[in-house]
Amino acid sequence: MDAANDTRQRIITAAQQLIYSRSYNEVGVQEICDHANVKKGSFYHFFPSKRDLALAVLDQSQAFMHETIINKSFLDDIPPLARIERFFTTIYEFHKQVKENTGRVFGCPFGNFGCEMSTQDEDIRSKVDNILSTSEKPFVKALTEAVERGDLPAIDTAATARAIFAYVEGIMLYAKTCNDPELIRELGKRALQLAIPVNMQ
Amino acid sequence: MDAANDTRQRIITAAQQLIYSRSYNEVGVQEICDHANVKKGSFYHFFPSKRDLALAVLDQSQAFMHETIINKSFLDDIPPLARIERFFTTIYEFHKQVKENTGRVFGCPFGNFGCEMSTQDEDIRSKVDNILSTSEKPFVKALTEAVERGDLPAIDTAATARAIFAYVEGIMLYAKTCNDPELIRELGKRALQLAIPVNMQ
DNA sequence: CTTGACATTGACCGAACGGTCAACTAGGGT
DNA sequence: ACCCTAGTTGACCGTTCGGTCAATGTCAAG
Repeated sequence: MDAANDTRQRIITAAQQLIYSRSYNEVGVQEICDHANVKKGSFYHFFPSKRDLALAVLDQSQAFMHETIINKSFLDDIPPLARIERFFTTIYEFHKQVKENTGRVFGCPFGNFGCEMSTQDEDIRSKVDNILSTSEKPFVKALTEAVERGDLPAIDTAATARAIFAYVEGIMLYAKTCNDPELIRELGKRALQLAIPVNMQ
Repeated sequence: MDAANDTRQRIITAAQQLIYSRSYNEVGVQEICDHANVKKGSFYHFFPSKRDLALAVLDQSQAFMHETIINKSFLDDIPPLARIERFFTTIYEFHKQVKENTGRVFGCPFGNFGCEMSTQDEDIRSKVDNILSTSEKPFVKALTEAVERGDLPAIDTAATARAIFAYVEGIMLYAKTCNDPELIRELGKRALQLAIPVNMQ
């Protein structure tokens, strides 16, 4: 990695941390540059605007999430439904650790961005939208496999995956607002109930 | 309502609309004052700071939500579980209407505040936390009634209500990020599955 | 008619915002 | 030795930020 890429990378990483721990509008370009040890003039050599940085941050956060959480949770060493349960265990442990280190639960970086920016910046909105859709895919795969194995009856796996991931976002929002990672564990237990076909009323 | 209360009220209402449609940090005191036809000096006669206004806005939003959505949804003219379904119908129709008028889904005002501010302002965080807890109560009541009627087996109604309301928040976040109110209807259908006792694996 | 409490106004504050730019540096290719 | 490109720097832009304040207006109670 040459110096240029390193500078760019430092900016993205600093922004990722700062924006995640506060919010997009609470963090200024100057503060990001300070944390990255970069002068503001240099920042605008790599990014035409702050919002373009935001898009790059979203890309990096998505890559991070897939590498550290999704890929590991959805390894096929255990049955498909157990992988979904492992997903909740993984994010619980992640946020529990963060809370121990920082005293805070920061929620989901994509949910945070979506909440704050969806009505204000169409590019960011559609990027978050896209990340959410992509994140549903391993759930679709696990659910489809579960149906094939007979662990689940025939269901609409795409709609079910979306329901489960929406529930994930709600759990993360709750955990952030209550500043309590235990909610992830407690509420996560019920996620698979969203995969049961409706039979009430 | 005398002139003073009217001014204060106009500020709160203007702030409520502006912050809900954008975000707390995207809306300045000056813009709020312009919309309320109030001079900034007057603003600081009624509110010691912008964040105190935010707390007042949250109060007003909570009152609005209870009057227009929760109270009407949870009228006991229909069975308790049907009331929960009616809650989803009500918020679906509300946001569908807003989308028709404005082109946007704005999500849940409390979820939005919680996402943006929880890690930055403890007073706002705990107020949103409190509003969420309060909002769970009609769900607890309906679920308890459903258990008494035999519509549901004996379950932990408090934990179930929290799961359902977390799911509500996730649905609203999804609907906002996808800018699509139909998600509220589609995903809402599954909410009551969170009330079924786990029996898998 | 006076007083005092509250409401309103507009000018003003320093700081921070996102963003621009010309000058300068460094290093590889010819 | 030359140039060209990319990267870096710090001064600077106009605007807006949240917030302050002294002066003025309003009006009902005494």
